[in-house]
Amino acid sequence: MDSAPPAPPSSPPSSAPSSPWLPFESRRRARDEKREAVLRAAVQLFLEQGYHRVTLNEVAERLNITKPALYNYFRGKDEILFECWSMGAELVDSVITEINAGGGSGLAKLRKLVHAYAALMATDFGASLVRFDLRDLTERNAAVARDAKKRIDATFRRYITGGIADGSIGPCDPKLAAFAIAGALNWIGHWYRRDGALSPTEIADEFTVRLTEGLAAESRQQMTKKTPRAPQRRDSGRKTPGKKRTGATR
Amino acid sequence: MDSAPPAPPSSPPSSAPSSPWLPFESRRRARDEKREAVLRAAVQLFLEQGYHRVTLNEVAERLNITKPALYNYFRGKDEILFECWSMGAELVDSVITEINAGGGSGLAKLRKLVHAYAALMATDFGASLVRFDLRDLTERNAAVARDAKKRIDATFRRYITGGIADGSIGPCDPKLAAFAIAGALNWIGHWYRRDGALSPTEIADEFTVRLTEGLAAESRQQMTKKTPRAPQRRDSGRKTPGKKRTGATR
DNA sequence: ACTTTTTCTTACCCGTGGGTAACATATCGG
DNA sequence: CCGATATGTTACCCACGGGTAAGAAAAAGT
Repeated sequence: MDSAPPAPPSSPPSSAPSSPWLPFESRRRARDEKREAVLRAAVQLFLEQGYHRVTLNEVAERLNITKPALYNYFRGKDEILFECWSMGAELVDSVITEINAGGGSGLAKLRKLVHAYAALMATDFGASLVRFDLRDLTERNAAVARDAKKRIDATFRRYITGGIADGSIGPCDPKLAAFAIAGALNWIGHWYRRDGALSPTEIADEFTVRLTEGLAAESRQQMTKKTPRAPQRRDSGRKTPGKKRTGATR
Repeated sequence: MDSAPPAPPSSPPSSAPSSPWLPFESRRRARDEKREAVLRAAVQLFLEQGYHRVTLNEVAERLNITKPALYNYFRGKDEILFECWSMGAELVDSVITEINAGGGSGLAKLRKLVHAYAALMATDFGASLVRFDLRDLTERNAAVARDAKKRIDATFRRYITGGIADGSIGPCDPKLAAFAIAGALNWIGHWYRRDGALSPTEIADEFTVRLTEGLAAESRQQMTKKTPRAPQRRDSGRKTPGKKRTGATR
């Protein structure tokens, strides 16, 4: 989209015959693009057929290259899996960051989170958060993933406890409420089909209502059509948001 | 668990010299018991480590036998997986049958189902319903499993539409409501730990409230402590209820 | 044009683990 | 005590797929 062209400082008028201006940045850029192409192909195959049934040959084939070429970008199959997972985690993180930046009651924040999270589960990288088995990762990477999961869960609970505190949410056990909500959301990643009858927006809208209506303190107003101004992330196949790369470790 | 290694099954009184009283039945019985012992060992390992990381040698070893012995009871690894899954499916089926037999409003039935299903997700065979990948099965068996899943989902929806019809449940989209509820329940199978802080009963009780409070038509009474007289299934490690065996097909 | 570096291919290795064959041992029926 | 059946063992096969080595081929740098 935007992806500003390399923007070489004080660009020379190209007339110069031998002028390697942009290779520095451009080179790294091309590499990252290929790397991400691998991830997109991989996540799709992994979701379609399951990690263990996908061979690196298949992944490579889909990219019109051969297996060993993949090893220029990743150290092994499990690292590809981890990076796919990480992409999803980064999406969630950025959603949370955005919600935290904004204001609102605990209930309002929770609704935003539910809405955005539901929509995320309908994307490849989002679904990879719940469809991949962390036991396929190295212990090191699995630990990173567990940590991220814990942070997400903590956020759900934080919004709920916050909501109870500020009176927007009625009394309940935050732990179990968070489990229930997160469970319903995560499950989307298992049943959602691109070619199904339900659009991500429909799902997100309905779930926002359904999963929080029971919690609202008293106000029995069905906010049925008050889509809670969700950030409406446009993530369709876009590049990773400018965040520090996590980097698989092993 | 028990896994009594020597396990001399129902020793015959031996006093009578030639008295084959039970061989006919007893023989088949011993076989079925061993078969089920295999399933118990397998489901545990599969849940612990994941299907693909469990070798048949490990399963056999845990039973103090060797791999080829397993082939006396099952035709292959995938059939063991399917039978584990089937055990869970049978448990759900018997729950549903029982609820259908009883009366009550749509909401009441739904609550019973939620309660029993939640408790089921905290058992090995129950969790196998949502933790195993149907793509590991033969196409034939996968079809059977998909069918069973569809029936379960249909039951959730039926109770909800029934509840809307009889007025016990407020207007809502049964499809999405069922997805939300089933999702929250299924997720239990992913996070529940035997050694965790939450007991199956606690979870079942709380989820019964949490997942249905939003649906109740009007009665805004927080039934906070009115545990809805759930059938209190005692399924802890019991044998499969006497139901027709499904039998893996391939 | 030349070297150097990056990228990708062909050809191979080899551990793993599901499955099988052949043989041993109970167990049972008689 | 003797076949027949069921149950289990030891020893093996071999397809599969992740990973590597060695060297083209293509860019990049000079």
